[in-house]
Amino acid sequence: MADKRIPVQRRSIERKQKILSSGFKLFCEHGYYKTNTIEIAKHAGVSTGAVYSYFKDKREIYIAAFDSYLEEISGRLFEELEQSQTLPLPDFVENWVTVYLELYAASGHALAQLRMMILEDEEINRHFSDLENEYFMKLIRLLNKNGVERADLMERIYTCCILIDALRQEQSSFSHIGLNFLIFKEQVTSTILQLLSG
Amino acid sequence: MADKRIPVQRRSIERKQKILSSGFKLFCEHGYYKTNTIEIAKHAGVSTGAVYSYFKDKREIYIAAFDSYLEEISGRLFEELEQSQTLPLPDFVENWVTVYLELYAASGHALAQLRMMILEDEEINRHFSDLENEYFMKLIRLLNKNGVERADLMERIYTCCILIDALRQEQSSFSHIGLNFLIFKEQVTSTILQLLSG
Amino acid sequence: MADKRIPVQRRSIERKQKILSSGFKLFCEHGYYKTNTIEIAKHAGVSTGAVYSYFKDKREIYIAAFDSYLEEISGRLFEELEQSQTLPLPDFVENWVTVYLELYAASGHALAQLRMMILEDEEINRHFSDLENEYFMKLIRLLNKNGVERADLMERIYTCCILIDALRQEQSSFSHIGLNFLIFKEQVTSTILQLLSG
Amino acid sequence: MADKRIPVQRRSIERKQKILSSGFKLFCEHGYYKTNTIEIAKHAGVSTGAVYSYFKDKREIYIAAFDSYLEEISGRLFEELEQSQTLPLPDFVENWVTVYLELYAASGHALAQLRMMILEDEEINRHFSDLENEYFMKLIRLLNKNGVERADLMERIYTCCILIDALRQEQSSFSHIGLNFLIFKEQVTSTILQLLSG
DNA sequence: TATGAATGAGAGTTCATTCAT
DNA sequence: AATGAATGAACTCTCATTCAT
Repeated sequence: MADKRIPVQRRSIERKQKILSSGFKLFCEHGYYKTNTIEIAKHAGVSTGAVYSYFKDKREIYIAAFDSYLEEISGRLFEELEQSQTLPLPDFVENWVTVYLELYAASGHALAQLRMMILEDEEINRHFSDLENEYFMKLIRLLNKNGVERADLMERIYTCCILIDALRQEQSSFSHIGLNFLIFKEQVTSTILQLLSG
Repeated sequence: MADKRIPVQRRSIERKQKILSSGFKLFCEHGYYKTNTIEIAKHAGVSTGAVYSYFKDKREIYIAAFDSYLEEISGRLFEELEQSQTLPLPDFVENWVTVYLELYAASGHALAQLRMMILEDEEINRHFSDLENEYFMKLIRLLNKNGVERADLMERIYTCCILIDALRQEQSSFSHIGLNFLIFKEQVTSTILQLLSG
Repeated sequence: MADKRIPVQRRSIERKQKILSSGFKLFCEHGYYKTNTIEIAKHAGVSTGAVYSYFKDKREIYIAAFDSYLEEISGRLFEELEQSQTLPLPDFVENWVTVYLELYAASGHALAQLRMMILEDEEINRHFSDLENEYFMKLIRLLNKNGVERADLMERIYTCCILIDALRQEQSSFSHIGLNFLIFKEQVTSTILQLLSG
Repeated sequence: MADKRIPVQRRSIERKQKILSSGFKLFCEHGYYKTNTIEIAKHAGVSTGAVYSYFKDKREIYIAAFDSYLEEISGRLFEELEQSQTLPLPDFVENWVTVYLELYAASGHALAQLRMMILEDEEINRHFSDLENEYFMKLIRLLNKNGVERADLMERIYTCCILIDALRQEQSSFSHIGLNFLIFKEQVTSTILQLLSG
């Protein structure tokens, strides 16, 4: 019914940001279902009512929080990648892996959480599928400029992304016993290089 | 008297199995939080009380359901793999990918769900981390027998598993627009082959 | 999703009845919006959960409570009226008014509440409009048997019902200063008689 | 300074009026409980704070809105009736019914809502009972001047009012299936005539 | 031993009212 | 004086778990 307030004042914007970051933090730590709106409000230092004046419902907080986070991080990633797009491919890949690991290090459980929510919730699925597609497209354009052009590039890039994120998970949260991170990283890097140049 | 005990026990085991399979099915379809115990009981054709006489709580149903499922499927996987352990590596890998895709096809969202639950719940984490480790160890032993022996085998196998499961997800639930499954499969297979033989 | 439990045991039926009568009482006393489900549960001596195992939502309690009340009362009214359907019209009318006043005396605010809810809620409207129509039809059939047959009988009966219910309101809840009930009753009775025989 | 106060006051009066008319409109359309103060403020083009500087609480808006509406409408009704007070009774009654229907047509659910609120809220009850009494008294005085004088006039007038309002409800919101409005109107008019002259 | 009705804490959400700006 | 963002109690409804039968 009522259109949600568009924050025009600084305080408002800050509060909305605080709700988003609190939501993001708690969703990552405890998951969507174990985080309740009162907690989010408390953590953001606002009332429950305030939360609902900025967001339609809990799901909207979730979407906005992850959207904003991914926007931010992938924005920074592409900034870096664009600067190194003319490097020789091995250096470009090295850089890609390194920057990705740095930037997404803080994601913690965020991406795994998101993957799960995408499976459970149609609306969230639609929203983030589009976002992911954009992400792939940008990567393709970037690699094209670097001289990498193949019919099956989409599939190759997808494989690369899977591997890089496996690396990130290993680094941050999900470390497997008996798995040496540096060796793993070395393997991932060289596999990516082969995929893109082989 | 004594001869009646066995049928009762058998019935009991069957019921427990039915609860597990019902739970697994519903958890996969709707996720842990959107599946309630009454539904599980109804689907299994038992009373809610019965469910709680076999399992301490909902989480225990979840753990046991996934445990039993993974046990079953990975058992079958290794049966197949052991039969093809003497094949030339390219055929072995081909077989591995094919059988994995077949067996885990029915998992649907199950494994993604599980990954999420592992992040949210300490107890679930402990349980399935051990299971996964066992799984890797068996694969190592198998590949050793096939003649693949390297210092960094653990990491290589891990990468292979990541890629195969990405393939499975692509096949069952998570298809990305513009991604050709057959090309992707081809790439995964040859990447694995390179990782193991290169 | 889940179909609501159909009470098969006596205790269940009694509880459902208790919830209905508690709901009816509280809805009449304080109105729909000032009555909350916790109050209804408490008054019925059950938990909030129990209320929702018998009824889908608060509105369903409201509909069922009023439905059951009107069923009961109008059932009794028509029993009486059928017994006096062969009396001379003046006696029949006299009887109608008297019995109606007796039976609906306890309605208190019930009917006024209902009228309001009908205006606010589409579903409640549909439900009770049908019920009211049946009521009119029964009255028409009854008067037909008594020899009252006219083209505009529907309208006349409607007018009669309005007047009788005004009388009931005056008697029970809504007494106006300076209005003599007996005189008012006398007038209503003779007006009805004229409408039906004039 | 002093000459500015009057425009300010005028603006203030206009705003209060706007709040009242907005409140009335929304209360009629959605009912008291489904209308919120923010909506009223928005519709009136003022801030929520402003609403609370003119009225103590939501209930007071309700009372004032209906008070003002009824004042206005009944004022107009009596103006018309006074002009026709010397007509022969049949014409006077005809006029009464016609004018009432015209004037109160816009009430929609308003009066039914009000009746409900009177039952639920002691303060609203007190306020409008007095108003209604005044209304009856005026009608009595008017009919006295027309030559209608009887001991039981109060009761007769009350009956007339009930019938006329039933007619209005039928016309505006509450139409019953199978009920012909023109026939119903004819009956009401002639019944009123009989009540007042018979 | 098995049942499933019952529990009640806790979830998401709304909105009359206030008060810092 | 005027604003409208903020409050937080209160609402409806759910569901993991228990326990009388």
